[in-house]
Amino acid sequence: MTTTLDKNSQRILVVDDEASISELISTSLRFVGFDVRTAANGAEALRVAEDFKPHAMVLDVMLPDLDGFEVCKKIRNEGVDTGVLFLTAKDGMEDKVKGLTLGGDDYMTKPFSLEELVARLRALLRRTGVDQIEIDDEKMRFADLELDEATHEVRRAGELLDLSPTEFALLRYLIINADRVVSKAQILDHVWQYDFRGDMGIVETYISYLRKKVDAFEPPLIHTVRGVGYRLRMPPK
Amino acid sequence: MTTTLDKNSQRILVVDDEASISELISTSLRFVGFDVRTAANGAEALRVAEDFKPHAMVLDVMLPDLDGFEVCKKIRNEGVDTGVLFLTAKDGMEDKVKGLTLGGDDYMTKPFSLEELVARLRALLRRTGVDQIEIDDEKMRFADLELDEATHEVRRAGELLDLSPTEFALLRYLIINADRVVSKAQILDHVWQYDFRGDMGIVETYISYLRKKVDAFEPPLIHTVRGVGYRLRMPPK
DNA sequence: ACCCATTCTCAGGAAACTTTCAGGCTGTGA
DNA sequence: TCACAGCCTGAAAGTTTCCTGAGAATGGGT
Repeated sequence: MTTTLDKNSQRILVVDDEASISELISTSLRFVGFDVRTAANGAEALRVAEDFKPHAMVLDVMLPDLDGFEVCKKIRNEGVDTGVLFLTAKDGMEDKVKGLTLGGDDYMTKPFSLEELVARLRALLRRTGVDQIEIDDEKMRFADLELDEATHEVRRAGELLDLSPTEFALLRYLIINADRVVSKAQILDHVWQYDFRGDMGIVETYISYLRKKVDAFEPPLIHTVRGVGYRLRMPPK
Repeated sequence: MTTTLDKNSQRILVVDDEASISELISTSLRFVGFDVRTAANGAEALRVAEDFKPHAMVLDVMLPDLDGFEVCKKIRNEGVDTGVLFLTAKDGMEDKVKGLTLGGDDYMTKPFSLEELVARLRALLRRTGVDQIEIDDEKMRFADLELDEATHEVRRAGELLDLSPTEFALLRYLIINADRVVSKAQILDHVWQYDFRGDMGIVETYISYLRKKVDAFEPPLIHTVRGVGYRLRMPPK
């Protein structure tokens, strides 16, 4: 495999032994513009990291050979300066992950939502400051909407909105895809945890919740595209 | 690994033979903006100090070759003017350390919390006044809250609050991160001793304690962001 | 040795949030 | 205009997260 380094996008190494998870993550990260490589175990991760020199890694702590911490340590000892987002099952392991919010690293418990993963990864890259030129602006905007990752505040026309975690994630997804139509299936895949087994009715419910808060103002920004999905946009005229 | 001297940040030499501790400390110090080198024993420390010329050192008193005091003495004899923060296990050694810690030096017993380490180190640098340009009064403020690092006094609206050490450290961490959401995991990593093995329930308990004291006044400043963490802020409106 | 402040665990209950569901509404195509 | 699929929304049930009081354990100070 030739290793062309994409100069324009950040390089992410995804390490997980479950192929389905690994694929889910890498597809998603590629889609949002990252340059992704994968590895299925610690040894492979070390090999790949050596010439891929990732800006960050998504690293399962439970690997068949080494554990995630070992991998992380070894890679850093090789001089690869990379932030790490650890993935951990939601059992007792959580405490083993301690000390990770120190250096800018972070962790998430499985199952997670892809939006959350991307948001955390971006925050991590911002913190570890790899190749960062832009002034870190943790705010997203659309029209008179403002969503702040750092404070978890959302405002419309300056007014503070009180959103639940899911509402927050959904709105973030809509803003990221502003002006584009996103299907309910897409929303479900990105905003909800990947093991969610319910139906898409719940998206409708949350769109409804969000409208009550976000579109309590004029003009309405959340629009239904019948038979297709939803779209965040400024209404014409 | 960078070999360039960062002209803008203070240089800290960390000397400890336990790799995990050394790593924990240096990660943490780098993250808050120090330029850090490490050494695993006395001889190495002397070598590194010679051309690194640290503004301060974090020095384990128990080293495989020389003890910390020897190292300290020799380095100063070489003409490197550096403050020292000694680390010591919690045995009987404490008094010995106390005696030997003259001038602006300081010491802490292991295990410690990383917030505490950073706070002590900053105070030390301030006292030994190396390259200090900024006039640092040792007070932090947020709204009508005032936290004095030097006297360990906390006031709200001028009233003196009586806080336990942990409450103090927690409040300091919240003030440092004023307005940003900090997760319970972050709090645990920064405020509690690095060997704490309990769960995050204790953070809830201490938030509760702190509220009883700090938020006995109006308006409340400590806010819960459900599913995310806590945030110190002035309530809107 | 005793007292007191402090730290930590635990569990019940309250509150917030998520999810399901069903009835009503709306736009579209026949 | 009707019928129907698609969508909206209120309500209720289910789940999670958080708060707080009580008590055990620890340790310093007198």
